[in-house]
Amino acid sequence: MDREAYVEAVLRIVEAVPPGRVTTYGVIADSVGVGGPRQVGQVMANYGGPVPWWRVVRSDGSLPDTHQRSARHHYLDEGTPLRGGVRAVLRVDLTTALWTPAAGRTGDVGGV
DNA sequence: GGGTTGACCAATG
DNA sequence: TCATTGGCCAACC
Repeated sequence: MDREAYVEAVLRIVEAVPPGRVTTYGVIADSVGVGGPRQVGQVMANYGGPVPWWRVVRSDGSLPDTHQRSARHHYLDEGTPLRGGVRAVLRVDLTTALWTPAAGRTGDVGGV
């Protein structure tokens, strides 16, 4: 798979994440079926501009140290269930907010 | 061909 | 709950 094709596959999943929900790099990597979580991260770093990157979090619900503050505004705006609070690093309640590509396409196969 | 880097993950103390 | 360690995959120099 070309790099661009991989990028498109990743971005398509990120754009498919509904507001108020989040998904993880691992889930995306697993859904794409190619490469690993780190490749997803690199794609986001280079091409994640035009997509809701704040809906993509790490496996523990935290965000990249570089964008946590920016993402907080989006979470408050979308009503994403947060956890912890001002206590520590901004974190998302994955127990409630976790979304997976498979759960999103209910009956909509989309195709490839 | 080899070493370094990165928006990572899971296990352990 | 937080910090550390090892493993992971691909791109870049």
